[in-house]
Amino acid sequence: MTQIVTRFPPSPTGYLHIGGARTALFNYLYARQNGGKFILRIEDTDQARSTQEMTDAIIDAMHWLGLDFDEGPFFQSERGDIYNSYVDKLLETGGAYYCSCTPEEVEEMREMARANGLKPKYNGKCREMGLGPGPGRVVRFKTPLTGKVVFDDIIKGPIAWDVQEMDDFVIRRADGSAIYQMAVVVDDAEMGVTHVIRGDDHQNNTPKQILIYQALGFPLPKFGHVPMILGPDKKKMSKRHGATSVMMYKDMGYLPEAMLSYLVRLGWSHGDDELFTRDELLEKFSLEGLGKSASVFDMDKLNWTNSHFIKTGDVPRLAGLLGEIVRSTTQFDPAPEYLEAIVPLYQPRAKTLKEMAEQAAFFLHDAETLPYDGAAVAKFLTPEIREHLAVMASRMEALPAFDHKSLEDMAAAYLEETGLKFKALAQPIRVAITGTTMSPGLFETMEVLGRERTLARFRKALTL
RNA sequence: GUCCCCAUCGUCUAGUGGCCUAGGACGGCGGCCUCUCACGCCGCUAACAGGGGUUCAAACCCCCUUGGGGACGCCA
Repeated sequence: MTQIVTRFPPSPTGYLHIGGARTALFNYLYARQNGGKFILRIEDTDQARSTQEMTDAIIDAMHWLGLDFDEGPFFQSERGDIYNSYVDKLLETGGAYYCSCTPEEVEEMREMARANGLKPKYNGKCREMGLGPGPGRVVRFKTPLTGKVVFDDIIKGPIAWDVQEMDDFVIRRADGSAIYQMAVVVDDAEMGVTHVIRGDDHQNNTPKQILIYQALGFPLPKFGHVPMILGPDKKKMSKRHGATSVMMYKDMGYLPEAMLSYLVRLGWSHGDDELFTRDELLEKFSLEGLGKSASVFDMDKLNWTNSHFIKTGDVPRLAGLLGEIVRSTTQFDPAPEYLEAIVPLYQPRAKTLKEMAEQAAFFLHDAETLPYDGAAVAKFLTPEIREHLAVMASRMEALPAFDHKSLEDMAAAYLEETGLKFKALAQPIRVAITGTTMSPGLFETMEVLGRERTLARFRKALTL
């Protein structure tokens, strides 16, 4: 059995978007679990719109997601001679011909066809003219006049196309460069690609490409067309739906493993399983689980998925990631150990690392810069309560150990003495040490803050 | 316009002729837990687009309609 080879061929005209990432993921998983190869190929034959910057950005995003490729990146822009040698071959064997029609003329033909209620096509005017090369002349593929192209799509099943739906499409521009259809086929064939798993939008290209494969005598790969990802309004995902670029999710505080787990479930399923680690994916992924219909990108579920991976994530790693966000969005540069103490407090609370950074902001301020919620101060730090807080502060100062257990015992003892309910004191203490009415558990929070910070805040609060 | 593809709760989906008075998950709603906010736990909500067939039996098979998407470039 031959080795399975898949590929991901983005064109560097934009960032790696959600849909592309999912397609890449499917290809990556399929190759990996079959001991095959996963190739990255940059489709930059459109020089005008392709940039190095986008190429780098796409590779960065794939790296972030951990979609490592075995070969590449290959650049189509560097392979023009190869494509042309095959165009020449087609020219020699009569599989293609020169055409001298101008774009305007072709457009007229299309208009004409449209006017007659037909599919807009080139009418084959130069097909039998035996033209040679010349300025302004393109090379067109000689599409068979009759017959059907049939292929068995991996995910959609048998698909048949009447060749009459296709015209003699251009395979080489007047400037001598090969066109996409030609480049992909030559590349996929030369690179030994066995499974072409790509977006739905390429489904209509497949018959044309199969024709080229056949004309060139290349063995046919298997094709699989994955449905697209829609925005909440069920329209094609686009800028107006917010974040479409994968790296935007990184910036918003999503974990790559969460993106992977969420993305794979969009259009693929494995029974009732919802969450997958990379290893589980490598074990359980299968082409059979792929669905046929388009799916809507759902932020709520992504958030849920992300919060799961935050809950179960490795603390030092999460702390490192949190630190990056803190440093890039605030003036703080907290010590790694401090962040590692903070993270567990927020693992069950934060949906994203960004959110974690925001909620944990009070840990990073010192007592002087800590913002206090005026309304909360007025409501909870009453004169009577302040007296209790002052007493507690002095007891905390004397505590042998400043951990949550000791703090809780101290508080319990104080409540016992005074006959107060914990509820009466909890929010006031919270406001005193965090400036707000929401935070992780009080004693855990104080332990992480440490004695110095905690006491400084008590003192500060009593002056407000 | 022509061609291609698709169609189960609001969303992601399970389901491949009887196990389905349709299962899970997200969300939403209600409750429990509770020092706040979360987490967690329990419960509820909600779908086979419509119409014809085929069959003893249809969410599953066939046809039509409707709806959605895609493609018809010297873009990829």
